[in-house]
This record gives sequence, C-alpha cells and structure tokens, in this order.
Amino acid sequence: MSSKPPVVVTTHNPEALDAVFQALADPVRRDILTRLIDEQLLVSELAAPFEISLQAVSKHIQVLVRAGLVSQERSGRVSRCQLDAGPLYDAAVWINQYSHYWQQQFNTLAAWLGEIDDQNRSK
Amino acid sequence: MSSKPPVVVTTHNPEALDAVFQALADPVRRDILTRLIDEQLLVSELAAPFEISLQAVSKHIQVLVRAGLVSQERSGRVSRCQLDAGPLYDAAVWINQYSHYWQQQFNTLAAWLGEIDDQNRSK
DNA sequence: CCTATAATCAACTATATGGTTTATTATCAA
DNA sequence: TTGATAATAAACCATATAGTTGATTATAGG
Repeated sequence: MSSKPPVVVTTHNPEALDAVFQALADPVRRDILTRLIDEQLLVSELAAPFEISLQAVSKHIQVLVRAGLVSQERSGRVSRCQLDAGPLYDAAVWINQYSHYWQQQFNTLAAWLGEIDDQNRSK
Repeated sequence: MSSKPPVVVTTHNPEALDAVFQALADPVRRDILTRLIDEQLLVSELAAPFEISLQAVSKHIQVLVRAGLVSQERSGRVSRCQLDAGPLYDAAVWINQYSHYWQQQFNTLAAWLGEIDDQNRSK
C-alpha cells in the first residue's frame, strides 16, 4: 500500500491566499513553478538559467515553500524540489469568481466588433 | 452607437502579471475587487467598512488602477470606481496551466480514499 | 583524510509597501 | 461667500523584499 496520502491543500483562508498571490507576483518564482510541472529539480538546477546568485534563488524557493507551492526533500547534499499545486487551486477558485465578468466583457466586445463590422459593411 | 469599446486587457506580458498578482496579494484589495463585482462604488463607500484611513484605501485603489483592475471616473467631488476584470483573465490563464495537476492530485486522493475505504471494509 | 560541491545561513544594502498625519484641491450647498 | 466634504498629495515611519557577499554545514569522492 501507499504510505502517505497525497498532499492536497485547500485551506481557503485569506492569509494563505496572500502568500500564494505574493509568491506568484515575481517572474523568477513563476518560472520556477513552470519548470517544476514536468519534473522535480534540484536547487542548483533551478538556479542555473538565472543570472542572479544561487542564494537568491534559494530564497525564492523558500518563499514558494512558505506559500505551500513547493516542497523540498533533502538527500545528501542535494535538495530536490517538487511542485505542490494545491494552493494554486484556491487561487483559481478565487479568480473564477470573475469568470462570468470577463465572459460578459467578451460578449460586449463581440457586440462592439459586430457594430464596427456593420459600419464597415454599410460604407 | 456606443462611444467607447469595452475595455478588455489581455496582454500576456510578465510585468503585467507581476502587477496583477501583487495587487491580489492583499486582503483589503481583494475585498475591494469583490465588492465591485455587483456595483460601482465611490472611494468613500469602498473605504467605509475598513478600519484604516481613507487615504490608505485610496492608495490601495491606486494599486488596483495601476494593475488595470479598476478604473476611476471622477465627477465633481466624487470618484466612481469600476471593476475591470480583463487582467484577471490573464491570471486565470496562467494558473490554469496547473489545472491538470490538481485534477491528478484529486484523482490520487480519490484512489487513496478508496484504499482506506477498502481497508475499513475488510476489517 | 582532504578537497570540492550543494545548499543554507547571516549580515548588509537599496528599494518597495502599507500605514499614519497633515496639507491641498476642488466641489457642493446653505 | 463661506464652510463642510471627497479625494488626492506629500512627507514620514516601520517593516518587508530582493538582491549581494561571505561564512558555515554537510556530504561526495579521489
């Protein structure tokens, strides 16, 4: 049998959302998360593409860990980083409050484009 | 005819996402956005429920404006605030990169719960 | 055993953030 | 015209953030 339950974090508390959105508000951290979709990576592997120091990347990873978006497993010298997408679900749920709104905006845009098209057609 | 096109901002540039996620990383600003779903509100109306000063709320609104999430129309003394949900769409698109991942986590959870259930059943 | 390496810790710097209080601007209304 | 009100601006403060460099820890490997 499997020894551990899968980690699914869905807290819905405001401070957790603060930390998640804060974590996402930096391109380096978003890039890290994107690269962890496909595979687990070491800190040094994650750091390699960036111009900033390894220490800076290590701190970015710590921000992601505190937000619950990444977990690290140390084995020997290396620290393997794994994506934990659970908190992103909370963020998605929050943002989806607005899905009807942008849908409506798109409908309005479509109507407006139709209007323009009608004007062009009638020239 | 309508004088202005609907405002739908879908830039997909990293700095815009930075500003949007940064704007969402504060509970006061998220509350403001939520209350603007149903109706346009004045700065003073938005500020009323909060314990912080009107000036502080005004600055929060400015952060939202810079992120493209709110627009303000001044008429006389008052400034009417309106939600602009366009940039939230970009954020939703970014986060939806991970939707399959949570789905997978949920599936794994379901499998694990099934396993537990099987264990309970066989006792 | 010794050395190189992976990662983190610590100290420091510059800038950004979130709040305050006071001042200013502009408008409404008596 | 005068006074009250809505909002913003400006100056200031405390704390957080993102980066640096240098030190420390622990492990891998010749």
